[in-house]
Amino acid sequence: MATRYWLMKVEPSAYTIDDLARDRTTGWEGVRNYQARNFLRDEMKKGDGVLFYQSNATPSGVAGLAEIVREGYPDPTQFEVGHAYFDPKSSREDPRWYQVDIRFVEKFPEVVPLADLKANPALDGMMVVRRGMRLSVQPVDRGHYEEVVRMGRAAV
DNA sequence: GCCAACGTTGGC
DNA sequence: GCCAACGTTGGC
Repeated sequence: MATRYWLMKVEPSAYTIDDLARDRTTGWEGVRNYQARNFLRDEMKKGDGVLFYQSNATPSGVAGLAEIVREGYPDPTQFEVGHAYFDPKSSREDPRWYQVDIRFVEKFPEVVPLADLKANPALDGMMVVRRGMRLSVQPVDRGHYEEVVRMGRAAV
């Protein structure tokens, strides 16, 4: 199957591209939205490309690139009583929430701000530029992915 | 910190 | 199954 592309959001207070550069790989735990869960569980494949997006940041935007290294598996935090991500309605027999593992690929010299994404006509239709778009895991068209990579690598 | 947009919950 | 209330997200 052809490589696909994704955008994954995180708040820098929780995790940053620098954390990923240090850790090399990390488990993308804590997603508690069904639409995002379906992407994590069913659609994301090893080798897929990821735009690493930092939200609630200054500025918010794409900080770098990552890659899927492990496909969907049950998020263990849903079973941990007392954990912030614990879900009493989930069970090991029928897990509700899934995660993938990602690997650090590249940090951009500067974050590509959301405002720049919105201002670029080549990115018309990209999910993240849509108003009110809260989904934390989003599919990205190949052309949009390549354009964001180009912007991220461009000399400032 | 504000608040609009959105997803989820729960009463009926 | 509807939908109001509530909680969360996330840009600004």
